[in-house]
Amino acid sequence: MAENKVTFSDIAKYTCFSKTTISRYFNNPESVTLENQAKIETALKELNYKKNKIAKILASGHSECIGIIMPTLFYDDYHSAMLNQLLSTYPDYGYKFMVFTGHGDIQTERKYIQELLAYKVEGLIVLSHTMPSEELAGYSIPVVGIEREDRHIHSVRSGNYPGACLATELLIQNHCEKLFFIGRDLPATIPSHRRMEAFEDTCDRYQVSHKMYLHKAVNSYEENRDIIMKNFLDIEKNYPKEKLGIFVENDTQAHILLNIILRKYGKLPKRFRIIGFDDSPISRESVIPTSTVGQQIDVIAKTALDILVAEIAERKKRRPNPSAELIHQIITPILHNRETTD
Amino acid sequence: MAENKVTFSDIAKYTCFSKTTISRYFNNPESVTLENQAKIETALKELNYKKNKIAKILASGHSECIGIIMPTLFYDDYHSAMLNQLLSTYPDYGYKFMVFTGHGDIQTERKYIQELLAYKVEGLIVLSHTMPSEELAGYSIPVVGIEREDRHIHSVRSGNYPGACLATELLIQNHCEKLFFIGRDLPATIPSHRRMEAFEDTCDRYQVSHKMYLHKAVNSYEENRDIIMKNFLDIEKNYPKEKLGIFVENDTQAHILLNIILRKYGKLPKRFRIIGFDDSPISRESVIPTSTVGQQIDVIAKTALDILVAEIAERKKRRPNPSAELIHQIITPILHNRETTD
DNA sequence: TTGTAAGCGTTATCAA
DNA sequence: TTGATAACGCTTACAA
Repeated sequence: MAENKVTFSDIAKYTCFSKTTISRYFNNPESVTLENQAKIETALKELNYKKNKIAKILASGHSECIGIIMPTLFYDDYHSAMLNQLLSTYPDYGYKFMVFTGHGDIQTERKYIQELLAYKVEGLIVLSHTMPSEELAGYSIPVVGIEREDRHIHSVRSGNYPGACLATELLIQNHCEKLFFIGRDLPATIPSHRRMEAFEDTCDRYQVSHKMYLHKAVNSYEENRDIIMKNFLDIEKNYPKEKLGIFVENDTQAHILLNIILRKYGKLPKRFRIIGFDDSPISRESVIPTSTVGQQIDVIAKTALDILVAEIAERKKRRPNPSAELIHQIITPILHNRETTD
Repeated sequence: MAENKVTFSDIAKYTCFSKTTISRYFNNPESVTLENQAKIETALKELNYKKNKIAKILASGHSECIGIIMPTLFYDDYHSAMLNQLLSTYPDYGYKFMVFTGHGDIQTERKYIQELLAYKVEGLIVLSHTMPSEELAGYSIPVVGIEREDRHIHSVRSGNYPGACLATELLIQNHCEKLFFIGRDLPATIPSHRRMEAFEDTCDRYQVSHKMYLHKAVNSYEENRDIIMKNFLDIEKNYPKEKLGIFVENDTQAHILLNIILRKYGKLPKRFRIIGFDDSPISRESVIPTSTVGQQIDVIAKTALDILVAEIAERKKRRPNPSAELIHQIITPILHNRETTD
């Protein structure tokens, strides 16, 4: 009952087969007589056999495990949802997941990866921004990045640029006279930087007057609120009459802006139009459901696994031909026109 | 570069020691001369040795891995935060985590646990409510439950009862004439059921008139909103003048109630006082920062690991004496008096 | 303090 | 279709 110590040897003895045949029963059942399959099957039940994957991994080299590196604080809607989606792929792909959360420190993250490698994970999904993709590419296993710098690794991202174009165009169609972008001042290597670029390009294309409010990335709600509060006061002071369209880099921050306005006016005045990005739950669950551009998190997660699993399979072949070309899959975002736009 | 295949044998040859000594260098360094430690150290670097935990686990039986079973949808603040905290214990305890998300199906969850056992995880942390603790207790490894039914396993929970007493008392101190409880109609085995009990008991103790609104558990924001909307309309209709105190079972639902009121009034009228439970981020990040009772998620996570790790250590001893007594640790919650109460 | 040798429970390579 | 045997890379008595 307590400690199960039934091994292939025991099953072999019990059934008068060899260990090899027992192994075949699991890995290559077709190569075993139906009759003998049945015998083994009952033996497994009789002896209450439990698999030992560790032995299997040591012998075969395949762990059926994937490592995930989450970013510093994944205590936010987007990353939680993504992790959830990644874990949910288990029934489809059979890969188990070992999960680490980085803390922004590259040394530590390196150690995490060494651990993962020591456990013989077959691939890595990296959401943290800490390590340059060049270093990630140097490890001996396939790596897929999600919404991160990806010059040297495969990656999946949402279409930040086209999505941000859609958002900006919606504000323009809403007849906003002046457009604003509020967001973090991100390095150009991070995919969401393109939201900013798309905003500027679209404004230029439609020749709409616009202004950028960029701030440094902060981690707490309070710090974010203080920053966005300043931005909003500045906007109100300088444009007291015009119809204004504000594109906020992500829903978390859009939610903060909305709250600031609601606290002041008790409602969202018609002259302010707001759109966020990500389709985070909070965008639907705000007092005023907020317009946003939807990342298809489920599709992103599934695509990341598709790429990783394919790459893993490729390397298992006799003459592996690891895709020389890096794959940078872009997932089309979806515009959600809700109550903060017309 | 590509495939590292350096083993203890290689190091042993290179240093003219035996594999045993190499093993000792890692697991019992004191038993190796400082001089020889240095020799081995350089050899490791020269040959670029990488650990292989799988071989170690097979030989030693210890995986340094813990399995986590998350509930159906952990796409909610509370469980995301908890998972984050659990994963963050790695630097302190050294245990790695394999994570599964259940989908409410007991068969599937059983399979997940078999997988975990096949990987020789040394312990289990269970947040999902799917499997009865009796079955969980039947597995050969230590199990700690978090905020779940725990009759046959160790567990950590927040003090739902005392916390809910604090919340109810605050509403009473706010001179609310009539008190309401809005929440899910949970089975008595689930710890948060006690929030409801505490509410009723406290109302009785202070002889305050009160009413319960219990609904079935639903998963979407929209369904929740419809239910709470009905509750609120009922409350307003029947008590148009009195000062009312509403204790909502958790912050997610409290946030929904607050939004309903804000949409209607543009502010939170003084005659409505609201308090939630959990200290979810959303409670601080609502338009009106919402009063709540704080679960100390970090403490809960750390305590769960303390218990599990102690139990694992106990079983490694020669004459294990697994605590006959089940540990049910209760973590004191903290009252956060914010803007939705006086 | 160090070494020898027998595991740990599978898979993989031959051969039958 | 099946079996014997050698890996896989480390730990752990038991010796020295």
